[in-house]
Amino acid sequence: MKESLHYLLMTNHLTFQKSLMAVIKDTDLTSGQPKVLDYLKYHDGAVQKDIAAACHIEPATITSVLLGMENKGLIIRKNLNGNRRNLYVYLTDKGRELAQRINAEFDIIEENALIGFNAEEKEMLNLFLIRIHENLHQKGADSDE
Amino acid sequence: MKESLHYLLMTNHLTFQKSLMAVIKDTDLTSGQPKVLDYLKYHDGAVQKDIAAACHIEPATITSVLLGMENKGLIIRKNLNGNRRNLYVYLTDKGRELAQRINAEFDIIEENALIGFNAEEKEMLNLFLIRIHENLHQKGADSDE
DNA sequence: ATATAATAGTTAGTATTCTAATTTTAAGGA
DNA sequence: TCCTTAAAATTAGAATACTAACTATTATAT
Repeated sequence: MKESLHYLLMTNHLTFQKSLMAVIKDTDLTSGQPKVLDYLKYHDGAVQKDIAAACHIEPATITSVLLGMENKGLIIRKNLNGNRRNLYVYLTDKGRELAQRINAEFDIIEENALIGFNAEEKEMLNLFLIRIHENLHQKGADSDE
Repeated sequence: MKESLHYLLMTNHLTFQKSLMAVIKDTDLTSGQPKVLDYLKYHDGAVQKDIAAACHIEPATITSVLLGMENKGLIIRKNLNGNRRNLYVYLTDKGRELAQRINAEFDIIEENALIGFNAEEKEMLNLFLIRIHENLHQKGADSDE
């Protein structure tokens, strides 16, 4: 069990997440917010359902996370073109600054995680993880992004 | 970001978890319980703090998860040898049955996740993930198991 | 054009998870 | 021994996450 794929993925994912939360303790970000900031850095103006899909959380969950971020002044949400159903989400200046910070911290942790890996090994690891992702989505039936 | 190590680990971990929850919908297990059952299958009689560490959750969290499992009749908790501080956790027959089921389902999902991988690739993937785990724990300061 | 379907988002209620503080118990030192 | 410290578990309170049900809006079909 200790060496199972599932266990290793879980361990590495959660340790990664905990490392991040440890280094951003000086911010007032809560655990659900960094991944949203990271996504918005590259997809500013995204619609809520797409943010949810990319972050692997349900639409009902993104509602409360975004509410918290809006209250902190990290994002604003607005309707566009007379469409009153979709809500488009934009980073504020403050949000963009924090998104940049998150991105940099992720890079540092990732670099640390891959100490001792040469370029070829990094490439192989990447391809392996993508193949697993594709395999899981064949039967998984979830379509995202 | 889409191809970052963190994102791939998150995606694969969460998809794995969701696949599991989908195939065990017929049980009344909630999302925090399978990993505990899986751990207890190999560590029956473990103390709460060790379960928490192995499952990468805090002692405060395992308290409520175990309470739910005890109410469902999956485990029992007891003190031993006059020691009234440590609580030892044991699977009931019902719990052991479910643990076996979880284990089998994990195997099926893992097999599916690794379709197209030859033995050498599986081995390399495993070693990569273990190396990452070790790297993250060098600076991470968390000691577990 | 109007009725039906589908879609985006929210709300309600519960479980998981965290941190911080507390309680109880065990271990170690003066 | 007695006192101090450490450790295991719990409680309290908040954030995250889920499902199911609901509202409002948009798209489709007859």
